[in-house]
Amino acid sequence: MKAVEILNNHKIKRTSCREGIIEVVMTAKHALSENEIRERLSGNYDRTTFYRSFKTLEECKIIHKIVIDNQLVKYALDNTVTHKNEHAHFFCTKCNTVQCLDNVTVQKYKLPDGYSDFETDVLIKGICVNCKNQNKID
Amino acid sequence: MKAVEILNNHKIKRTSCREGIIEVVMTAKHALSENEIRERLSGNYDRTTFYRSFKTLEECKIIHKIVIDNQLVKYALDNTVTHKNEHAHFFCTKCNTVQCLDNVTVQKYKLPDGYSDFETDVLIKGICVNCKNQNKID
DNA sequence: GTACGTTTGCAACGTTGTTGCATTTGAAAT
DNA sequence: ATTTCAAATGCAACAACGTTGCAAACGTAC
Repeated sequence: MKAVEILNNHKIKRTSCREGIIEVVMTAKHALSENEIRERLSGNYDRTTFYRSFKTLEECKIIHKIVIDNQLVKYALDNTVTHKNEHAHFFCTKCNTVQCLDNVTVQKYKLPDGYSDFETDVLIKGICVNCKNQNKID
Repeated sequence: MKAVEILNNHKIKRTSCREGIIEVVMTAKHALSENEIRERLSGNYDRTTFYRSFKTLEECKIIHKIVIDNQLVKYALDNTVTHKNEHAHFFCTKCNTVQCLDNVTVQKYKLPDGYSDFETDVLIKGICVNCKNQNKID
């Protein structure tokens, strides 16, 4: 699937900013922050445009946002083919990367009487396999 | 347990700001934001002092921080007597309140090979029982 | 190519959180 | 009670993130 097709499928205008963001996020191994995405883009876009593009793409469910604690915001592709609808996120506190754990099923938590839920965010913090192996070398 | 005792137990100085924050958070039914805590305090403290107090109290594990998506930060008492170590949080998207779900056990998620974890944050978004009942009246 | 609505860039602004430094305060020793 | 000193506070300045209004530029359909 190409970025242009995705935009067309969602019936939103094909602009270079949106197209670029999708391409970067699509090829990324990890979720990327605003700045990480900007660095990988050829075009130079205003921060406002960036935020508005993220917002649009999120509303169309083309990408999704992951927030770690505070102030660390990452974006990943929201593809129901590769990602399950409800998946957990893994945050490596050593290399600061975020990954979608597609093979981890989020349990349905039992809520108090009368409570209803429509979304469960799970963020697991730890050390990823890359950082673990780096330790051995040091 | 009184706020002063808690401070003494953790061997940090008893200041009116810290004491006030603990008292407010201790008696609150929900987790409270910075502004909500300030409103309930008699003294008027500088924002810097506030942030530094939160930081200290968090480091001492007297309170803990819950972040929703972005920009919505709430604090709750970190009491191992009333709260389990790892508990889920419930965020009502209607009244914007956050509650610690002490009776909800967080499952141990199975991670990919080589990954290790030390913390799992679970945030369940939905409608709380109060807002559900309000709906019926409308 | 024209026309229209959407998107962009810019400027300004608001909120959140941090840092450095001088002043004040808490608590322990005298 | 007074002295003492590290710790906490208040203030000013700053940085990062995100939003809003508006004029200019752009995408798309005719």
